[in-house]
Amino acid sequence: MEMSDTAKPVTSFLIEDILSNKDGAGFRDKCCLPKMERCSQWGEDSENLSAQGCAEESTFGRQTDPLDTSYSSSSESSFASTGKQKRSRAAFTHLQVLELEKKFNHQKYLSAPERAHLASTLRLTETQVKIWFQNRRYKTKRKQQTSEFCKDVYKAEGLGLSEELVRSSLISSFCKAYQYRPYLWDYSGTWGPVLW
DNA sequence: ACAGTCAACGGGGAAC
DNA sequence: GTTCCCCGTTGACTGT
Repeated sequence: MEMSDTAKPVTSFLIEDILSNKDGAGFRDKCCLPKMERCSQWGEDSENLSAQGCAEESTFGRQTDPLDTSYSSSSESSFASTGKQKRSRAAFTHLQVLELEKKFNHQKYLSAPERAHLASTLRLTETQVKIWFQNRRYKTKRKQQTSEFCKDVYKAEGLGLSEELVRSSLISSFCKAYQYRPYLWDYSGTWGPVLW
């Protein structure tokens, strides 16, 4: 898989900010609750299509009718003009995320029946639940690895190594290991961002 | 305009 | 062949 031009730089803010002892408050502020209010149409994939409205509403209910696509005006226009469907990303409701998080805190992996049950309870598709758990596990893992990384920094500084040396060695190993690491902060199962 | 978030995608591998 | 996983990336979206 090739690295695209738009791919995020290697932890540009992470390295700079961690190594400069920034407290991270600004980042934490950005990682609270799902922000998106809209969910646009996503074409031929029937599973995704079926998920459109349900990710957004009903049991945990928000503003839209599952069948109402009027909220996706931008997607529609792009579809009309290009003939190609724009990719869409559902925004799960707070309560959906809350339930998913609760389940995840209890168990990191779901069996098929459990997944089906959770999906129907939350009015999501099984695929959405599956992907959510996949992403969540990966996110947790990255969080853990980043945490280890910071411990190393702390340790190395504690040993009185020169800051320059610490920076260069850690940056190079870090860059090697992770090309892209957007997640620095996590909910950790509670509502309100928590520093890892 | 840019950086950050996150659901979704896609490749590759393992298990069956 | 199918299904699931991890991993990295994509692209729509938001906040500044």
